[in-house]
Amino acid sequence: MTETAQRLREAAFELFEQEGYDATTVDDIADRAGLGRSTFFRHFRSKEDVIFPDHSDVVTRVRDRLAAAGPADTPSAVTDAARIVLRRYVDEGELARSRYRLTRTIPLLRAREIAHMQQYQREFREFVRAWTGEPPGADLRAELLASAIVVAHNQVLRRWLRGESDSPEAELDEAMALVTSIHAPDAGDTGATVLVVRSRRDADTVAAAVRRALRE
Amino acid sequence: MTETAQRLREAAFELFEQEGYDATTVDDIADRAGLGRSTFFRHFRSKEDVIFPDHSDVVTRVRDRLAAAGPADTPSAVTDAARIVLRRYVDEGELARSRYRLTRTIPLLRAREIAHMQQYQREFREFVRAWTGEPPGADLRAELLASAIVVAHNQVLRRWLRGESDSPEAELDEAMALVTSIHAPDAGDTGATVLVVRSRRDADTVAAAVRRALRE
DNA sequence: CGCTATCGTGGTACTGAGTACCGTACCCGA
DNA sequence: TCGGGTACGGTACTCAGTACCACGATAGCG
Repeated sequence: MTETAQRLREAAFELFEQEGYDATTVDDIADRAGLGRSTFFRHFRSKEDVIFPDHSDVVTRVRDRLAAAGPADTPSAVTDAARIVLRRYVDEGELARSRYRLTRTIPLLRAREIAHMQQYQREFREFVRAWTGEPPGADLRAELLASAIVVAHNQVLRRWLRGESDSPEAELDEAMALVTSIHAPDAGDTGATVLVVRSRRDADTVAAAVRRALRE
Repeated sequence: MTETAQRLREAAFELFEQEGYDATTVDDIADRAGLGRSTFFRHFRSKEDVIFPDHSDVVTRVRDRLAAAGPADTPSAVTDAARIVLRRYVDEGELARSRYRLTRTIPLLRAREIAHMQQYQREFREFVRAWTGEPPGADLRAELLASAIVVAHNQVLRRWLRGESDSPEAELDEAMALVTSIHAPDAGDTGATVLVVRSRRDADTVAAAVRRALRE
């Protein structure tokens, strides 16, 4: 982010807050930054682009973190990767909150924001897919887990953006723990065993039999 | 959908397929339909709008189906509601497939499509939220379940759009069964018993004990 | 020191989406 | 036959986005 681009971005956010997104023209932004219209489009491909940061480096870092995961530390790799994304937003501070106010009200921008998140979801999905080894197209479980990760992250992020959370990273840990416990029950709660038993007998009978067996 | 709007829509899809989305102007579409440019914008608010059907009635039907659900038939209500959406696409036939080819290649349209799905996700989320009675903002479980429903639906829909599925409704049933079993393990699979056993012994020992006990 | 290549910038002119507004034809009931 | 509503067509405008060119500063090289 060069000095010039920074000037343009600040001018844009000020005007968007004061006048509204639609009422602000690119000319207005350039004028306020003391620059020409051409210069704006040299630094940002569109009027929307000035709002959203370049996520490509974050996507790369997420991919790298996931690729570095060994067979044993899958949940921690996922949590770490989600934390990278979360931190990116939190580090932006008020800028992220201002963007949130815009995306909440302008449908066009909301769609764009969602599209960004889909990029992350794609990374998680490919990771989970490689992990489970299922073929593309029929791997609903991978899709579900990947979307659950992103949904959990977004929920924590939104709470922070609305100022409802002071320690988003701790909340992220909780949220990711819930997600992993839902999608891989055996992985949570060390010392617990989950058994799926097909039987014609009712649950109480089975439970009693198990307790009796464990007392042997 | 009036006769005029139908003519415009058909002309638009023909041109989008032949010339590409970006290369086709609204003038081209109107000319091909033998109508004026003003007429196009009277029937569709934007160039994108001609691609997407009006989902508001489907959203309403989904909401109504969910609202009509009794306390006992939650999973079937969710499945029914998802089926309403799926059927809407399937009934469109080749039109839906043509739209899919466009949304796959044009990022702008893809974002728009996803935004549409968010509408449905919202309905499911509110339904689940009312069901669980959790407060807004802290109800991660509701968000997760709602997104899982939509993801499952979309996966089935995409398979049909790509011609990989002959009986999408049956696949939807399977997918929704998986989702509900993940999010409410006790509810799936009649005749199965799920036991959570805390024990210092390893899983194999426990399993062996259970099998032995059930043979009694 | 002067010449040139390069890069960031500003300006101009264009295409195309979307809006506002007006004129007109047609249909339909009074 | 006469209003009045409705759907269409045309014109003119704003603004996003693209293409292109011209200018100035700076840096490297002879």
